[in-house]
Amino acid sequence: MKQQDRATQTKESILEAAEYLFAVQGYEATSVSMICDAVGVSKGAFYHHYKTKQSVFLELMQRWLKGLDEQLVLISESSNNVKDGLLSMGKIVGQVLDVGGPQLPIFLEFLSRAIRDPAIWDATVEPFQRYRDFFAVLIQRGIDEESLREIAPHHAARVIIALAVGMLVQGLLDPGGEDWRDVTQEALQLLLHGIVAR
Amino acid sequence: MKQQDRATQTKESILEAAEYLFAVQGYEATSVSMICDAVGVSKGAFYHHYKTKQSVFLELMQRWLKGLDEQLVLISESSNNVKDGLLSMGKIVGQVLDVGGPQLPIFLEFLSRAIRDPAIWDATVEPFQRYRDFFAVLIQRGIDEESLREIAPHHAARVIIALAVGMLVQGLLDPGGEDWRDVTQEALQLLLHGIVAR
DNA sequence: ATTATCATACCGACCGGTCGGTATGATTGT
DNA sequence: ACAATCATACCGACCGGTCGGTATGATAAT
Repeated sequence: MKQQDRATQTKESILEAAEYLFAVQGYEATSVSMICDAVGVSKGAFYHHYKTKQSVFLELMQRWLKGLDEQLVLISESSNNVKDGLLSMGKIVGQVLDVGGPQLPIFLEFLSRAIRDPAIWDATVEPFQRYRDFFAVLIQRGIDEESLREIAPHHAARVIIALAVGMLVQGLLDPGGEDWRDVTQEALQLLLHGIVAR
Repeated sequence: MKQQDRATQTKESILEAAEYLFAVQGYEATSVSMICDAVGVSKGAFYHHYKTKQSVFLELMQRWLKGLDEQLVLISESSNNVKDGLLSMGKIVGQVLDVGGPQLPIFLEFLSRAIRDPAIWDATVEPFQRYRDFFAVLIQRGIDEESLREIAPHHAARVIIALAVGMLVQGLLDPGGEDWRDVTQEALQLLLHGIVAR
C-alpha cells in the first residue's frame, strides 16, 4: 500500500475508534491514550493527524450532521406529497435509532457539549436551524397545496424537530422498551390528525 | 445558631453551589475543590457531608425530579378537563425554561450521564416511566369522557413526553430565539387538533 | 469527655499535549 | 539506475498540572 493510503487509513481508524469510545464511555471518560491503544498506534501518530482531542470530536460531529443532511434532501426529493414526506421523515428517526445501540449516545454527547463549547455550538446549532427551515418550507408547501391546515410553518417545524429529538432521547433512555420506529411513525400520525375528538 | 442548623446550612450551600457550577460548567469540568471554594468551606467539610462527588449529583437530580412530580400532580388535580390539563402541562415546560438560563443545561447533564451511570439511570428512567404512565392515564380519561379520539394512550403519552423534551432541548440550544412557552403552548394545540387539512 | 463538624496536608493516578528522534517512502539531480 | 535529499508518518518517553479522595488533627457544641 502506498504511504498516503496507509496514512488516511490510520486517520480513519482513529476516527472510528474515537466514535465508538466516545459513544460507549463519553467524551471526557475517553482519553487520547485509550483511543491510541484501541487503534494500535502511538500518541505521536494521533497528534500527527489531529490537532487536539476536540478536533476529533468536531470532525465526528460534522460527519454525523452531514449524514442527516443527505437523508433529509433524499426524502424531500423522493416524495412529491408533503404529507407522505413528513411521514417518511419519521423513518429517519427510526434509522438513526437503528444504526446504533452503542453508536447512539453520542447524539446526547453532541448536544451537551454544544452548550458549553462555542466551536461545537456553531457546528450544531447552525444545522439545527437549517433543519427547521427545511421543515418550514415543506410545511408551507403543504399549506399551498392545501394538504395542510393554515398553520404557522415555523412553529410547526419546531414541533417536528421537538418530536424527533424527544423520540431519540426516549429511545436512548429506554433502549429495549419499544420499537421506536413504529412509535415515531404513529406520533406523526397523531400530529397530522390531532388527538382531540371531532 | 445551633450546631445542627449550621451543619445543614453548610450541606445545603454545597448543594446549591454544585447545582450552579454543574449547570454552568458541566459535571466533569467542575471539581470538588471549586465547589468548596465557591461555598467557602474545605474539602473536609465536603466529604463529611457527601460520600462522593457523584452523590451530590444524584441528590441534585432527585430534587429536580421531585419538583417535576409535584408540578404534575398539582396540574392533574387542578384541572377537571383533560384537554385543559394537557395544555397547562405545556406550562411546565415554560416554567422549567423560565427558572434558568444558567440553571437549565443541567437537564442535559442529567440525561447524558444517565446513559452511562447505572445509579443515575435508575433515578432517571423510573420517573420518566412514571411520567409516561401519568399522561397515559390522563389521556385514557380523556378518551373515556369522549373529549379525545380513540387513540393508544401509551403511544400518545410518549408523544407528549417527546414534545416536552424536544422543546426543552431546542430552548437550550437556541436560548434567545423564541418565547418557548408560547411555542410549546402552540405545539400542544397543533397536536390536539392536527395539522392536516380537513 | 465525647462526638459532630470542619481544616490542612497530602496521595497516587491520570490527563492532554509536547518533543526529540526514527523509519520509510517519495523526489530530485546526475 | 542510483544515490542524495527531503517530507511524511509514526514512536514513546516525558511534562506540568489536576483530579477525586483520604488521613489526621483542630475546634467547638453538647
